[in-house]
Amino acid sequence: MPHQPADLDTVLGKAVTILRAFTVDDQVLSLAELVRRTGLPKATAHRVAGDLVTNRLLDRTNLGYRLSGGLFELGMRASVERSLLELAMPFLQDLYERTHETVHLGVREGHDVVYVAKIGGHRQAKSPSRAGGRMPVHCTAIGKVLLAYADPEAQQEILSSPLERRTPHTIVAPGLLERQLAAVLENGVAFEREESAVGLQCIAAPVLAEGGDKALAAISVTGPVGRFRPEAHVTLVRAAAQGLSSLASRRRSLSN
Amino acid sequence: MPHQPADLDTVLGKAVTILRAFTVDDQVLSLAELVRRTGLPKATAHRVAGDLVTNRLLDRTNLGYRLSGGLFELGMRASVERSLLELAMPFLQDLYERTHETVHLGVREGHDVVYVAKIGGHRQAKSPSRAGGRMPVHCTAIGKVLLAYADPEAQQEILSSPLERRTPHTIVAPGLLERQLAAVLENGVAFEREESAVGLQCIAAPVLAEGGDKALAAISVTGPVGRFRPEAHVTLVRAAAQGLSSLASRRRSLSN
DNA sequence: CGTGCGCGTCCCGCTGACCGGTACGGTGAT
DNA sequence: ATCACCGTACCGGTCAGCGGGACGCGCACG
Repeated sequence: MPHQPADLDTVLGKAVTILRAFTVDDQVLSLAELVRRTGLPKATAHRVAGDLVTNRLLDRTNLGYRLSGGLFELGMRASVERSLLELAMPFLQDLYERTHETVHLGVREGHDVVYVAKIGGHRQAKSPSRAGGRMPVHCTAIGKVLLAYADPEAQQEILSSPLERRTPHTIVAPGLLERQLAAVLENGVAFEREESAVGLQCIAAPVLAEGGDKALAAISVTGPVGRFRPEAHVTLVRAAAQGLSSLASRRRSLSN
Repeated sequence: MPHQPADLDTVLGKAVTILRAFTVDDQVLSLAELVRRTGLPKATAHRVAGDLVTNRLLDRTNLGYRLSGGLFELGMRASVERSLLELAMPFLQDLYERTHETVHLGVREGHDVVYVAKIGGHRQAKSPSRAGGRMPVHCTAIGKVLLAYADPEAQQEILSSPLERRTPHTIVAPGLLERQLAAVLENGVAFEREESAVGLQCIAAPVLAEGGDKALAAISVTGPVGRFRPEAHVTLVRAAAQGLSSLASRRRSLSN
């Protein structure tokens, strides 16, 4: 299950439930829609949403509510993602400049990868990923990398739960996936060939923590089948990821 | 006043007060520090912070609390900033690639500009700006652009309040600033010469809304005095901003 | 080796903030 | 005209939230 319940018996719980009712691609939600998604009584939703507006977490428009700029500010202060992003940006830029394909930076959160950054040009392959968005680990190059370097128990937990099929090429057999993970550890890179979206291929490499055994994040390059050959970028992606790894080790700000 | 009070008589108010107690550059705050900054009773802060942790807005570390990845995710869903960012990214990339200097995208929020994106390479001029961070409008190129294209009343409101001095070059005379704003409207670009930080110069252009009279955002290029001459990039910055303007007009998603 | 300070945590009785069923006015489709 | 659905407002009951206070800890002092 992606989003665990969140306590509806507390004000705060209701508030975050409302906030999380927004998905990456809703611009604005009406009160009625909010009620539908959250299951809160209408009067309650109305009041809490109002409170969220006064606290500048929501904006009120004539069409309904939407997540406010204040929330954006707050989110950008999240230390881990932010410092990661700041350290990574130069490497991501390099990578983009040399490939001119879409470049991702992602971290793992449970069964999903969360994209911390996505950069691309006008001609970018349109992929389902979005900055701040999620994708299942098992069908993305970044996800496979992160899974390969994850604690064995987390890895097993994911391998033993059903693997959602996204395209005809999605790997849904745990055994096959496990073999790929072993290969990832060996090569230091992971590939993805139309497993999350048809027409898209991807290559990713890990950003390793100090010891070199755990992955903080992963960097990937994505492109359309045809002009894009993932194998061609092994060295580049690996170099970027390693560069970031050593930089991140020097400025230790991971903890936890 | 930058941060208005936020109601401390409501759970939600306390919660956001705690969240906003984090500034861009604190990684982690202890409970005691939180109490100091928020003015909440210790027991209360402790409880609310705990609730925030259960709701995944804060992380608990052995050193204290920090803003969680869940908050980052949420913030990235803020519709305005996000769609702006996605539309803008290709233009920002172009700009970076042609200048190899730090590129900013910012919007105005009251007396401040909030940076929605900041991209740069390894050799970037280190500026005080940060993605998700704030700077006063009057001492930044982006700010001056946004101010020049703001509603007259908002403009007057800012011009008639004290202008904080950041460097010896910061413009603190309202009259002088006002004359610059007129020039901005005429040229379609604004300059900043060591007014926010010594050794830094900057040039910015507006991303205009459909009518062409209001600015949604602004794009800037920043570099160090010496190798960087703002005038050299007038055409480039203006082109990027105009490109984004017309793209944003086509996909209308501004509203409000 | 006390002693004191600042820290995080827990307890517990009081109370007002929160709750949500209910009702009302507006708006658009049928 | 009728109805369905929306956003908003009211209001009395009650329990979640409140915060003063106490406790145990680790650390830096004299």
